[in-house]
Amino acid sequence: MNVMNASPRRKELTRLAAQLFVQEGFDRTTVRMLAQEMGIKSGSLFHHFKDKQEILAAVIEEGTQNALGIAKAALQSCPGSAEARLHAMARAHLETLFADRNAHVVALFEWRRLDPAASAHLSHLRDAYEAMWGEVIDDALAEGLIHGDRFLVSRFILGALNWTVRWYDPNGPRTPDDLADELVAMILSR
Amino acid sequence: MNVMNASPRRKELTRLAAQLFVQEGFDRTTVRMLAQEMGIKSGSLFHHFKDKQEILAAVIEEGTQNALGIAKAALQSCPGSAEARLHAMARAHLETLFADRNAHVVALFEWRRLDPAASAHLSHLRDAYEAMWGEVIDDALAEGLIHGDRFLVSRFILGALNWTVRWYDPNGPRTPDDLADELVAMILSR
DNA sequence: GTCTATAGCGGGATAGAC
DNA sequence: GTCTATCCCGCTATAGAC
Repeated sequence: MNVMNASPRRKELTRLAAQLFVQEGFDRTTVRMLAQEMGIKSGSLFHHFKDKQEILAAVIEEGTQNALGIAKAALQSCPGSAEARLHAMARAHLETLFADRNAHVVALFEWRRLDPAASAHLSHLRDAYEAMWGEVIDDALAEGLIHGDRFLVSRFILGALNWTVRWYDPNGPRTPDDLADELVAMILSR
Repeated sequence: MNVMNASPRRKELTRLAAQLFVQEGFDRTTVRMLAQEMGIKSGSLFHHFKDKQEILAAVIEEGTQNALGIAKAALQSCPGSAEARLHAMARAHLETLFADRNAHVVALFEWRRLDPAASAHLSHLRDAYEAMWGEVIDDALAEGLIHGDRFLVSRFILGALNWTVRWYDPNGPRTPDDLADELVAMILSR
């Protein structure tokens, strides 16, 4: 069962689960579908995960951790300008949604399906990610690049980014980076 | 069964269904839960609706129609200024999400659960609503109030508004109108 | 670590009386 | 228009062999 481990096998299964959860939604994804995608029978799944909930928790943990890691990397390889950091965060966010793919989408859209215990256990991760955004936005406000309420600006920006999952076509003419840049341009004071 | 009717009874049941769909999500809402909320037994439900899908379609149709109606009313009782119309649309949108309540939220968040036939039948309604937004945004762009790509600006604004469902607390200090005004302020060119 | 087999439950939907 | 009763199905999860 390996409750708290991160064996390569479990990692791989988590990746496949994320894909199905995005396509079908958590509730409509059955353990039989998951097993088939993984090339095993449904009974075997429960050797790796205690129950379906634990699969969701694993996906969401990975998705949030990825987002955190990619955002940190983006900020480090980034000049000091607050405007550049804003761009970097927006690009990183969309990168986790459309390139790294799936797990972060599940974290954002299926969070409510977590049971209270898992939600409590993972909320510090989500909070850490949002805190990074908070800092970047604070700096941008302080420099007068954008204006408005710290909290609301954060929510609106993340909302605009998250909702791209519902309409953006990665095979269309625009890249995720185009989207990120356009969003930042839209809110910059001129 | 009354497939295409809008009897007061059916209207009332649709309203109750919308509430449960928002609280639990469509997939996790059972016909037994719906029936209990309506004060009848689950078997009786199918006298009013052919199946569970039809309940969803009824909720989404009502939610989109409401949004359309409220937005139209907001624009009509509104001076010609593009900025005022932008405010009016944002306020109207949040009003349907948090005051009128529930049905429009379902339309936005459970659209993918519609079967293809229902989706095709209802998409013209959604398109009409989005077209209203498109016009108001075109005017704002033409007047130089905001800047950016017509399509992307629309998507970003609606995304920011829609995502409020996930974090906004109507019992907190801010009113929906506060949110609408802050969002518009955030994107206005200064 | 995977299999087969199946328990046990709860879901959507139907039939026919009232 | 609502009830009771129930069918049938598919779901999650378990048990034990290999």
